[in-house]
Amino acid sequence: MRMSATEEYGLRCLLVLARQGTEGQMSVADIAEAEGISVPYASKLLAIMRQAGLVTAVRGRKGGFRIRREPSEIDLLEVITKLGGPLLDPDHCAKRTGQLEQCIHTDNCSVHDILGSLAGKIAGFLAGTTLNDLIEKERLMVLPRIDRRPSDASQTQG
Amino acid sequence: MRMSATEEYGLRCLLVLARQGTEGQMSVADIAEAEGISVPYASKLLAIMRQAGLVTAVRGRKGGFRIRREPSEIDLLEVITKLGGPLLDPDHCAKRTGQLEQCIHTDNCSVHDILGSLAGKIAGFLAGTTLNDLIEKERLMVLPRIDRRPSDASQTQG
DNA sequence: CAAATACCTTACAAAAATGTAAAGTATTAT
DNA sequence: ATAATACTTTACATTTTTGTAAGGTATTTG
Repeated sequence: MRMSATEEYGLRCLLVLARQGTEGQMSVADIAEAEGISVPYASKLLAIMRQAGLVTAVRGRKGGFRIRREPSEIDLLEVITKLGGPLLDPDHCAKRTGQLEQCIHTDNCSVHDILGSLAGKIAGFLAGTTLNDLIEKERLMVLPRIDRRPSDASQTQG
Repeated sequence: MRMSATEEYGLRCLLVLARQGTEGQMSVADIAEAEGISVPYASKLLAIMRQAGLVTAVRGRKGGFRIRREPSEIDLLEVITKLGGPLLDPDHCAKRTGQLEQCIHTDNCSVHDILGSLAGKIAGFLAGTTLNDLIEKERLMVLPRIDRRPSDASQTQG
């Protein structure tokens, strides 16, 4: 019950673009550097998000990626599910059957039921948080450090 | 962002024992059959839960497993984390660093922050649901089918 | 005490997720 | 046009997770 690597790094790369706004643009190389991951890996994650319609790619010499919609219009549920698939595997019963042909609990199963409730809660939380919320939060976390204005340094020195 | 196979099957096996109560007992073979998984696999999952203190094992010819505490006293957070580890990987920053020595966001990172909030929400939900809740829910799902009491059949027949 | 039963442990095989590499295609600048 | 840049795609190596196999240990029954 954790966030996968694809989901987390994908989200991080998308946040880099989100900080540039819909008009901004960045190359994969720069995005990769910003997040400390390899260029091919960032490239792969961005390709997924491009196919999912989250980002746009511009090819050629002055190419790069940009975010497709306003960061305030993109919630985490969309990002996470597009990167890692649905929270609740749709053909769960077909896969996790042990040695049987089909899940023995298909119709009457409290675990499926509770899994559904849990997925709903998680989805609700993720849907209620946008990329912009993350960026805002980020700003609030950095600001306290640059509280004293540099121009005032001479006054407060003594 | 899904429940792992270990978590789900482990939970299912534990539920089988929970239905027997703290006095009941079942062999791995019977548990495995009840959930439609292989005996060695069920054995492995039960071993994890034994070491985690969720179940007790009785060895020897009349051996088997039993649940260690009342199902109403065991919540899903405990089960899930003991089977699959913490919701938020503790040395996350040490692992997911891309090519760097350490995560570049260690101190200032809105993603970590939001991940923490999410993990908290999930934990809250899981902590609020016990094994007994699942069993109760299960009963309510089956009951409607046996609504008419068999002993009343002669009275309502005409 | 010996045989049968059932848990225990370690090692290993298979599958899925993660991350890397390389060759290809499109665009820009010279 | 040609070279340089940057996205695109496919294939592959690595790691982790999942599931199986086998031999060992403990307890009961005759």
